[in-house]
Amino acid sequence: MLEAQFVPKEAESSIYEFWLKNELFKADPDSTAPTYTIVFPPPNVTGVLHMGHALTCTLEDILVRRKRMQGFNTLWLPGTDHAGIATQMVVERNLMKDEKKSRHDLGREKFLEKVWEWKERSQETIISQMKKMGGSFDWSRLAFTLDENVSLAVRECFFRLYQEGLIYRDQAIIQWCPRCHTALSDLEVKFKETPGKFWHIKYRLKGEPSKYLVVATTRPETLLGDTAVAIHPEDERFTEFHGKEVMVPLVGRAVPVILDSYVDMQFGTGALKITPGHDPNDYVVGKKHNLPIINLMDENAVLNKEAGLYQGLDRQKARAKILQDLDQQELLVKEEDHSHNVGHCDRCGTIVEPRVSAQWFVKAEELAKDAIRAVETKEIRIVPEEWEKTYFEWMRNIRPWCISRQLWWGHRIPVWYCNDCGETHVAIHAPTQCQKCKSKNLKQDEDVLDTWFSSGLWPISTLGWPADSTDLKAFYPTSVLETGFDILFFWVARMIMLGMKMTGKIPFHTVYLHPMVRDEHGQKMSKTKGNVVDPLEISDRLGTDALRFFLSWNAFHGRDMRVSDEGVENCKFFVNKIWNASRFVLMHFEDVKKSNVDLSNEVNQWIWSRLNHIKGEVNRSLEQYRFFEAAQAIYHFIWSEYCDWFIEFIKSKEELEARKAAKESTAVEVLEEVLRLLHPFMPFVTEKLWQEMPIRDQQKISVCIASYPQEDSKRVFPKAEERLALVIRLIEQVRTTRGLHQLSPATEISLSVSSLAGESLLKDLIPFKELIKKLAKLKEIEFIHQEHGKQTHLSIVMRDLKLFIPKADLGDLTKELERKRKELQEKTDALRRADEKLRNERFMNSAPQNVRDGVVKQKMELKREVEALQQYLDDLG
RNA sequence: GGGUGCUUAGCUCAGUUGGUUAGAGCGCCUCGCUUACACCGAGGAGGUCGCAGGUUCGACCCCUGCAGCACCCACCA
Repeated sequence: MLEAQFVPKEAESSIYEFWLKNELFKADPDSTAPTYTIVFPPPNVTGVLHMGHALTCTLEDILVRRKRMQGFNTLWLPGTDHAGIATQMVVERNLMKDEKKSRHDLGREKFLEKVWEWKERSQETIISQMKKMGGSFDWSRLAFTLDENVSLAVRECFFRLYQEGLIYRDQAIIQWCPRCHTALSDLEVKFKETPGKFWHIKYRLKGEPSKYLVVATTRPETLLGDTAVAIHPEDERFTEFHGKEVMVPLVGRAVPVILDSYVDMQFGTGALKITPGHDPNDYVVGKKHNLPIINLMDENAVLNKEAGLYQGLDRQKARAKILQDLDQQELLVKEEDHSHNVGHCDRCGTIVEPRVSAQWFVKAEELAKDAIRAVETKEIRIVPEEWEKTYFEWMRNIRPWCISRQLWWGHRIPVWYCNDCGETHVAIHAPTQCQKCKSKNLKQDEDVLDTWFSSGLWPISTLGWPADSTDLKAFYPTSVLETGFDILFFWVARMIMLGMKMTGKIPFHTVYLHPMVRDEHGQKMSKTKGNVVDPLEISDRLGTDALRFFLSWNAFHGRDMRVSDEGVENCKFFVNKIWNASRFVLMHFEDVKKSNVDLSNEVNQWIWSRLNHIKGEVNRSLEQYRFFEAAQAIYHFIWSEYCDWFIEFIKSKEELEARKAAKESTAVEVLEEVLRLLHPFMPFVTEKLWQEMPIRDQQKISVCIASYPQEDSKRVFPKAEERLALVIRLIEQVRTTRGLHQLSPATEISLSVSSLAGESLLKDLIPFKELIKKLAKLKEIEFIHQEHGKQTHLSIVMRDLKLFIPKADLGDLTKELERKRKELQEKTDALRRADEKLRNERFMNSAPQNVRDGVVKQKMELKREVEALQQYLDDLG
């Protein structure tokens, strides 16, 4: 006998322990079974898991658990990511808070020790949270992006790409974060619409100070680094400046006026100052015209000695001072409001500064070619498919990927420079001496790699690449990559590019992109808004099963999903429903014989048939990653069919006794099977209940490895489905009609039943007479069968009314009358429309047979219904 | 500026090659503490499928235009 309630908090941890103890999640590289592999997107070791991780855990676990039950050799590989810049920031912030020290106070070594300590703690938390979510991970393969073998893979990859000329070092303008003191890739810069000003500034013609060009800029402080002013060659307003030089204000430097069609004549004043050192577009123009590059700022974006008088001021202060000075010298023509997009550091929100420096780059456009083709040929499928367009759009316009970061936490770039002769050595292992001058005085590049570089190798590095390991042979290419669409470019695209380049094979055949998690109002969750819903708190309070079911139920193919407490609570009710249904079944059928199913019984036929359809639906939906559809199908089956009808059917005293006496097992067997069907969604409660099932596969120690239900054509009984559907309709009709007829001593219900042949109708229903009587709560029931030509009418006479004479008043009655009249009107109209349709020649000629038949059938039914309604209203009125 | 989606019941969303009367969950209203479950049961109300045209015997679905919303990429100084 089960306890009255399922208490998730108490049950979950011991169930998880049971799974671990029996090593149910361990993949076997030597197995001959087909493999199914998912590599878990490694969470950053920055802190705790959020709802997005919970969603990932849930959806991937559903896929993995189902495949495992289907007999696949299943590997779900867990891991965590060092997350370079993000983690370094967190640790730096804590260091400042706790010890009032910067990382420079500690030095590189000591600081990294701190980060490792942090990583250990954070990873431990994350692992316990992944377990709490019920994730069936193979913990023996737990990986971290700074593990030795992962590092080796990173160096190997770097080396190979360098050998092929796909990695190179170059002086270029990159986005620099003055707070994080590092270069960023284009993707790590987020542009935000920011209100600003447009300042119009005079640039006097050299030698003729009365003549001048007016340049408009949003960043006057950069004029200190101007090395030209550009105008459009065809701009007639400025022809007299062609070939001349103008004076940069405040600086007193003469710079050429250059002609370039890049300039938009309509925009601003038509004259553009060129600052190659601090603007990506100007940099391009500068290169083209061989202009000098002036770097005005240091790593903190504070003006350096190039800025002359303004040295030592930061960007904002310099701007204010410069504007003031310009105004004083009457060089400031006007200022106007101008809202424009300003780049911010994705991590810390600081306004980035374009800066020229030497960095390492990957020629992504080369790698992208194969990656594009893989998706074009559908070798890699992206689900939902709409994302393919976005993927192509980005991949076809991909630009060089800046991979060096001026951080301490990460993979050190595997490049060594000779301090004596300056030679560059790119190597997998640190060289002991310079190849050119044999000096032993070598120094490794100070920078580390972009964290996404190692992430891009994740599917292969965790499986042992570059070694030709057994895991790599067995589990690569992996099956599905499931993640949020926000890291499609950061991560997924790069895994495809690097994976294909390194192994010649795609890393996974399917990419499933799940929606973004929002709060109940559709707002992004954020700490500052205070609307963050913590998955662990919810799981603690309402149960992991409820949370997981909620997440899968809401994993629509849209772009976001909303999480609400209320929603999860409703799923908790569903858990409770299953629990109680099981309680009922176990209470009565604890000692049934296995496979003792009476298939001559139509109620049994019906529930088996229904279950069978659901099995098919769930499997089909999951194959298409339609988690919501699968979840809804099971929910509907359990609640609205198994509980509301099947259990209610068998609950009547006689029925129940008969079944118990015969040890009839349908009730248990259907339940046992549906528990297996549901297990991937709700692993805990289903395990607990499955263990209680008197009939189950005793060979299997856990439902985790019991077989996953598949559609079985032998368990389809269309006749029974049809008849039971009729019975259900009948009972529903009795229930609805009954309240109305309180005033007459006996009531007749007429039911249209065109779907079954008339003659057998009565015979079909007789076995259900008692059932109907009970479920419709009638004291007396009588069937009357009437033939009207080709049509069959079934009338039910109910006697006994006092039972249901409720408190309905006359107001309800008139309302009901009103409704019935409206219904009659609608039905009559529909009948007329059907009639017209059947007289429409074109319809009869071009509509398919089944549609025409449908209309005929509909017309007949409507006709009967109209007659019945007419009769009914006449009686009443 | 370029791109991608979305607009269906009070809310969140399904609706798979155009085809009988457009669905679900929640919420709401009415009734019922019936021996698995009040974390329950029975019933009910609620939709001119964003707007305007077009194609078709027939359109939530296809085409055109418009409006509103969301997101991504670029960053014209």
